[in-house]
Amino acid sequence: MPRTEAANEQIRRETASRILASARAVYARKGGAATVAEIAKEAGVSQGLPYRYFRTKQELFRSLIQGILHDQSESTGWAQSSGGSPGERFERMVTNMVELRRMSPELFQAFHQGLDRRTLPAKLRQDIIQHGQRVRLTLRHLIEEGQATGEIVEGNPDQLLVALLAILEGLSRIGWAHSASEEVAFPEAKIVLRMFLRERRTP
Amino acid sequence: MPRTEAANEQIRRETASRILASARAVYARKGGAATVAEIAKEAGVSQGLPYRYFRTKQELFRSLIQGILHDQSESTGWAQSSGGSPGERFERMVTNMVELRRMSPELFQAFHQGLDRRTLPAKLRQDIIQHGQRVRLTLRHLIEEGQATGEIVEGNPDQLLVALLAILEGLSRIGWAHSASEEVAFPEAKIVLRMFLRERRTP
Amino acid sequence: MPRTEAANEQIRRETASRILASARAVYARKGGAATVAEIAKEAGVSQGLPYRYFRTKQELFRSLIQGILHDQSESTGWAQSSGGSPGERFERMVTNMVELRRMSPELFQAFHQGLDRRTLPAKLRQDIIQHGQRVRLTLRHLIEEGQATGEIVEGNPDQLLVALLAILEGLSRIGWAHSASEEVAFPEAKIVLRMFLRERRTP
Amino acid sequence: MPRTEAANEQIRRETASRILASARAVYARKGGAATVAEIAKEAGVSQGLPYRYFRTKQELFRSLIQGILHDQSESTGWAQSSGGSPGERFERMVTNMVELRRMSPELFQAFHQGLDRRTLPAKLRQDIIQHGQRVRLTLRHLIEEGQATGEIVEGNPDQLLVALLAILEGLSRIGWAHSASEEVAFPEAKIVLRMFLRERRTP
DNA sequence: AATGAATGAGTCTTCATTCAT
DNA sequence: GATGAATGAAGACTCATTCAT
Repeated sequence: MPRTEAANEQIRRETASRILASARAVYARKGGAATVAEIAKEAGVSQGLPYRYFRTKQELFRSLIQGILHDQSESTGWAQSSGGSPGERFERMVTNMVELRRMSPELFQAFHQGLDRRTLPAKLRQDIIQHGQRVRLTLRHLIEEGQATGEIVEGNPDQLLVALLAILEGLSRIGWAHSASEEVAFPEAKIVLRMFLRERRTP
Repeated sequence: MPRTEAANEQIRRETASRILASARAVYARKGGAATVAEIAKEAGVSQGLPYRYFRTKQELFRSLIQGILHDQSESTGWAQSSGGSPGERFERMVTNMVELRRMSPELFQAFHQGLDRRTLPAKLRQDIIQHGQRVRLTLRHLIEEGQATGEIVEGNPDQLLVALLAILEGLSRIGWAHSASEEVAFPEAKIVLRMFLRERRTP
Repeated sequence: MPRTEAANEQIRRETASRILASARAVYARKGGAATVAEIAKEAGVSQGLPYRYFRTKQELFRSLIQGILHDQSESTGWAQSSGGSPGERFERMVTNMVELRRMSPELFQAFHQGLDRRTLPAKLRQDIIQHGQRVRLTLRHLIEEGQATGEIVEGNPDQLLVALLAILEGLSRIGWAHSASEEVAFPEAKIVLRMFLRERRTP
Repeated sequence: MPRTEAANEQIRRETASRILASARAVYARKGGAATVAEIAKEAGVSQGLPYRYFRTKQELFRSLIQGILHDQSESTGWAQSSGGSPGERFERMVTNMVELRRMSPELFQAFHQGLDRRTLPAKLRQDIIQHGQRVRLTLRHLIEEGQATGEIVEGNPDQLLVALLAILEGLSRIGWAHSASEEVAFPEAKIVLRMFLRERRTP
């Protein structure tokens, strides 16, 4: 008796995510030098199997990245939509992003590592740029609003934005680089926020 | 009649730096995916020539990185040795490092890109770790001194250090990623410094 | 449905020996100039396949040589262990070695051809030297014993030994050099033995 | 004032033989793996110079081999032409050839090493075959004559010939293989001759 | 006549991808 | 759905050969 359709579907889903998880780990470890063979081995499947789930290695990588983008979007959206003053929303978003990087450095590492290759498929490149654009716009907007309400420091909002993006990217990498060997003093969000928020003087 | 000894040395020096410069550009662009063929092509020499100057591709890469480390050391040493209070020295060093990244993002990009490969030759890895250690120790020291004099904000000095390193790394990457296509609002050093320096109230 | 474990092992064994056999032929023909591409072609497989069986070309070569050493050891051991007077054992061993060279000149040719390269991996060099040493010691011993019993001619046993080794090596080469084109009058063992054995006078 | 024609000629001759001597040494050492660069270095000249004297590497090699063939011919001719019974002439020739190999193993080694490559230029191959043929014919003839006079042992003269050639080739190689490291007990000619000459009973 | 920097074809090796089972 | 043997294109590296000086 053949497996039911549903059971098959279930197996497919599970195998696919096992492969993706393995890919994430290997990309984080090896960057562009990740090989399909190693991904398969780490996932405990045969060399050929990934090709039943992803047409090519690039497709597998694309899927990996889009999962990350999707997670980020969700988390960003939530922080954004949950009310409060611009400064509060900014604070929540930044805290959120810093925490994400503290918790899963390997996820962001996979992301950045993979992006190194300048040979990204056009479609993926597009997605990433779009996603980054969305995040940047949201943050940029919050910064300006926050400056208007006096919650955020003055200064060129574009430069502030870039400084924020820079530290976020830096934290992704540093978190990972050390996570394996030594304990790293991952900074608390409030240290980062100090760059942006005005001193609140409690009388 | 053969060339004079001096003429040959001159040629060799020039060719070597043409190859190194080309390597820097290609590594910045392609990261670990840089090929010797492309480096050679960009330098306008044959595929085989780099091997008369550097025994292997890794050796070429090592030479590239060590040049960067050397430049950085010099510049850091200068900022450090030129007197003033801890806070002033810290300010000078950070400003210096930020400016370096604004001026030659492609240099630091080559640096980080290449480091992604987890397959660095042991010797080079050692040098890099040592260099990083030296920089970290210096900064860490300044932070503590600055906290003592009240010039630098309070908080776990290790976390402050990591935040600083993170933003420096992030600026390297971001500077590059955008430099080619769009104009990016590279943040001024004082934005970064705000994370660390206490508000100086002018009466 | 995947192949059974046993079927795979079978395939691997067969492919490995097809590659080794091809390597033997090509080394015999080309010596150090043998290329992996040609070995693969002669074995009827793709260029890359040998690397799934032998890590490097050297490893493939090593495997080839060790097979030969192993065969030789077996055959030598047998000749040695099967009793009789020293002269008889010596006669059997030499006959055996001459016959081996008549039967498979291409095997010994591969052996010598490959050894020409002065760039042998240390481990292999070691094995070969050890093996040669063993053979030499055995023969040397037999020569001295044979001289004691009066079966073997007098004279410096070391010189006798070298003369024997020389003719064996020479036969390997000559057998091969001609086997392809002309019929060669491969000498019978007794011609060689005449160098060493005393005339037995039948009354 | 330009050099005189004669002086130039002199220089050319000397340089050419320095290169040839170096080539002989390097071929003996490295076999087919000998490189022009190494030959030039050992000769103390620039990489390009050999090409002013020999059109190609093969041409250089050909010249090397032909020198060896020429030397051998001379020496063989002398041994042959100097009178005596067939057995005596045979004895002289063999002694001569053995001694040559004892004295200059590296010369014969270069010869054999180079021949490994089955990619010999047709012309050279021809020369070598012809030369070998000449030597073989001479020896073959002497063997038959010696058998007729009862000086040389009975048996298939072709097989005797091959045995002789084999030991000569073997001695070339063995002489060299050991000459560098250990003292080898190079056999005296009379040991070799025992294969061929009848016992002479002195009453 | 001599030099050595430069070239580029050829070789080893890796790895994404296919396919018979 | 899964396996792993096999393929072949691409990249690192070597070395015979050329050429400006």
